Amino acid sequence: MTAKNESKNSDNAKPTVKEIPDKIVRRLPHYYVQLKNMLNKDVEYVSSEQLASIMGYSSSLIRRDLSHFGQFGKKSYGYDIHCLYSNLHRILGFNHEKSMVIIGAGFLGRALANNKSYEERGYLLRGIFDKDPAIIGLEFNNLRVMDVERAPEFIAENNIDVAALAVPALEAQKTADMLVKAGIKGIWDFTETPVEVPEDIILIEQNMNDGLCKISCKLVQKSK
Amino acid sequence: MTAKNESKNSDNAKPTVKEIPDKIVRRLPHYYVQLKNMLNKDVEYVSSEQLASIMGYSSSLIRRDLSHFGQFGKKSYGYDIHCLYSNLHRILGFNHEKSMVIIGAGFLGRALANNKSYEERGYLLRGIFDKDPAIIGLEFNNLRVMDVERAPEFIAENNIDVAALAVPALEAQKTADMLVKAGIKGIWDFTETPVEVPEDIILIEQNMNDGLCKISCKLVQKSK
DNA sequence: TTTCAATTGTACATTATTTAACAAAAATAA
DNA sequence: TTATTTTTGTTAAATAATGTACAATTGAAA
Repeated sequence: MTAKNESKNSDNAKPTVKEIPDKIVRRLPHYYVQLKNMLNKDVEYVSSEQLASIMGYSSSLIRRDLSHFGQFGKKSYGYDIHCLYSNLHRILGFNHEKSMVIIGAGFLGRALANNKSYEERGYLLRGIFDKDPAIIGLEFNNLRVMDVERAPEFIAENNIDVAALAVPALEAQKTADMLVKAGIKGIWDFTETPVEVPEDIILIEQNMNDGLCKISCKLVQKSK
Repeated sequence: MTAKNESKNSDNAKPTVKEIPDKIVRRLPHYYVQLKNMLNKDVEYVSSEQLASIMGYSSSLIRRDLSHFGQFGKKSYGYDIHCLYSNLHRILGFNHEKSMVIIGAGFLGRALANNKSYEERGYLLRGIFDKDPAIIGLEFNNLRVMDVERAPEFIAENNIDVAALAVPALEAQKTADMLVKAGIKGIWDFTETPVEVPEDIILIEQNMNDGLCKISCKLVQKSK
């Protein structure tokens, strides 16, 4: 019953703004990282063919992906690395400031708190919460862990955009409900259980066990 | 240059064993978890329609996915929950014992060490490694952190199947090379940088920043 | 200036994935 | 027993994603 990536777009006044296909969205960060690595090199342009050989996508897929957002390329030269990079920055929304909290300050929550990539991507880590009195008050990345009881108020008052959900599976749905009620816009879900949210909430499932399953499944296939 | 999911299968002597499409592999763990939740309830059968309404996939997709592996269903009843569950268990390879090590005992590595799902999925956590003398010797989940220098020997001698890679980005490629050389079969990669491995090595990218990017991108799209 | 080479952006073809539709089987009700 | 209902497994249709091919454009070389 979960809403898939529809939006019909017909009741939307704005003329274009065609929704970006999920498949493309998933590749954009890869282009972004690759371009970023190239920024420091002393080349100015890169062709789709060069990107292809580095990244393992076909050159035409790359051209097509990029053409989705306009015409960035320069014929017979390729793409201006700086230009493409900053466009991806914009398309990915990194120029918009977004606020985030982490719910659950176990090892995973702490690992998230130490993530160095937030700033570059426009995220501002505003708070960390836990329910365990032994953890509340500890400090990670200069943020003192707060009682999760205070989270709803904090989220609402500070207009927090995104919550990283790093609580035990049993708390997952309850906590997600709390977040939604508090007005969160997106949930970055690390729990290992399916979570339901209203369809206007952005839910990114970061379930790690899926990866574990995939490896297992592929190992078996290879051993056959 | 990375190998995508090809295998041609033509030079493979074995007759059938058609490779499972990636799209299906990704859904299998979801079926598995859902079925597992149903095991304890007092119903014996579940129809594709019921699964569909719970899981958000269409019923025909579910039937088709499952039919890929044979005919599990019972007409006019649906699927025997126990039977389907244990078949998924087998298809996902959970009945094969797999050994694993964790490379990097920062917060993320420690979170992985505490993962409770390994056993159920047939993984046996055999070792944790780090390069930091201040961390070597600490104990997580009853395993003492070893010096990463000892990893190659340990992996080769114990015939380790899978390594969870939880080291800083700068160490990623070097560590992956070491793992491959030591004879690892699969890498569960949590680093935030692209890693290259020979195409016969199973590489599962668990890059978390991709999720962060996706949320950002979708937030922007919605705000338009 | 003209030709040649490089490389984009896009139309068309192909392949992959999903949905829709339904015949066949099995249970239940009449 | 016969009709009705349910629900699978599968075929065909629809949709989506990717690859191929190439005209158009631009820069560089002749």
